[in-house]
Amino acid sequence: MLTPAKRHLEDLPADHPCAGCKVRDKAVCGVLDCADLTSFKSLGRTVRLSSGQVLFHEGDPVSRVFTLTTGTLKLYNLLADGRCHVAGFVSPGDFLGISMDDEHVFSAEAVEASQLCWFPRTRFDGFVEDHSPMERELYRMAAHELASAHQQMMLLGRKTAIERLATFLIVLAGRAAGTSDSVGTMVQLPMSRSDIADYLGLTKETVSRVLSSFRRDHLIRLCSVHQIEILELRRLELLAASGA
Amino acid sequence: MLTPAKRHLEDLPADHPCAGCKVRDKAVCGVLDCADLTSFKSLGRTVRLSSGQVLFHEGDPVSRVFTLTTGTLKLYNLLADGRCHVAGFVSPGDFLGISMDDEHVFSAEAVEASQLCWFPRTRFDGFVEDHSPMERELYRMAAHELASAHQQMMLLGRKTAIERLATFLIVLAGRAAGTSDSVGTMVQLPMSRSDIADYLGLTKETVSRVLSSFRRDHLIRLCSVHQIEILELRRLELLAASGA
DNA sequence: CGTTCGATTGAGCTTTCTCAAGCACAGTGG
DNA sequence: CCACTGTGCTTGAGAAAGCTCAATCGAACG
Repeated sequence: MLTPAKRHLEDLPADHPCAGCKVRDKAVCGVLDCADLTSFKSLGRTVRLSSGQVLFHEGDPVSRVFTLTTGTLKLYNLLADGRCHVAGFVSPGDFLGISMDDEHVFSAEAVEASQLCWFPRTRFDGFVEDHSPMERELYRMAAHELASAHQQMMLLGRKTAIERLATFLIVLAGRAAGTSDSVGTMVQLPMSRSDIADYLGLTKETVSRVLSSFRRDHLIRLCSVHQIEILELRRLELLAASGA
Repeated sequence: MLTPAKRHLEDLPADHPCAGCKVRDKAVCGVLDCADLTSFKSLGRTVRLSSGQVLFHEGDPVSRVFTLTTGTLKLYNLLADGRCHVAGFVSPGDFLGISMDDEHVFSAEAVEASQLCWFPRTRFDGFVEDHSPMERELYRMAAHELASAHQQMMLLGRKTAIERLATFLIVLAGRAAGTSDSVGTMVQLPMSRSDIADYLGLTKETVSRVLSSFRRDHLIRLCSVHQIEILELRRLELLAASGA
């Protein structure tokens, strides 16, 4: 399964330095000689995707490891009849393509203009072998992801639409609070309403309706379609927990 | 949070050999000197739980590592208002309590009479340190769990009740086919309908209704409440994929 | 300025849930 | 050995949450 996005990868200017790469997860730097990791990353080449472009498809061979430098990707799976589940969104600093499998278990698509840097998977594997604490770190990261996955399953299996969106906004707000380009309670929603719906197990109409109800209740302000301000985090947290 | 089940643990006959322990996941044995692991496990002590007894609660400190020898446990989380999500069921041979966290992220409760053997967590950590391939193996296991978690999220977010139950039965049938105590298409359901519902994001009534509809359509036979025979695996697989 | 595509809003419908009653079976005591 | 009882399972009827289909709105872009 050769994708357009993959051909796109080959078209890169060779040896583009990957200055923008940064490691989101501080713990990775903690266990490694940070200089090692940075120098390793500087070996990467960049790839640019415009909104809607697919980086790889579910089932494609895993031949590269990526880190996202700017933009946002969605990771998703499709059922035979077209129903979609978005497994998660990739933010700058996140890794992509680190896997024990030989095939990607997701498709990855840019939801806005994005830039990544990549290395051959073999080189990454070699890097891990040369830096044994990295193995433990990978395990730690997988365990962490597993914990979030279980919270998401609780959300999908047992929470109401209102609780799902409240939870979603709170998590985004919490993540944004840790980055530089956030002013207080401003939250970016680069993805479409459909993407949010597929992530939360709802329809785009329900997402729209619930966000509108939050707006009517003065919990949030819709600055634009892709940017909202959280006005009442406290009440939103109450909604996320119990839906009351 | 000290649980009755924990007091129960201390009441064990000391130095009970743990002959029944077996490693479900062959890959673990593959990377280790199998004798090492077996001898390690023989250091364990056994604990018996009757149906409904709790082994540990969410938030309890992780002080022990378990392997289940007989029976079935459920791992679950509760919301403040009592809504329950069952994260998974533990079968003989499965590990329990292996974690990078200091606190359990689930509660664990026996859904039928069960027997486990356990070791102090510190001893297990030491064992892992002495057997470095084990680290990689733990990572592999976490990655594998993560993959199933994502399939479960697709199920919870996008599949119908019929598809969920069909998927559930097929997975159980596939697992049973790998063990000795299964005759063809017989599937054990040791857990209650409520447990299945909390696992699939449904209500016990819906579980009951869908199983009844499968029976009416001659897809399964309800030998007893906790044992069903799969009559038409093929059609069940079609249902699981597309609900048609 | 018109077009297009996603977001929003509305109306009716479907699936699943809730509440409630009846059923089956295992364990208990007469 | 059999009625009694409790618990969990099944089934039914009505309600509700969220979905589907459809119309409108609005911002971005040529």
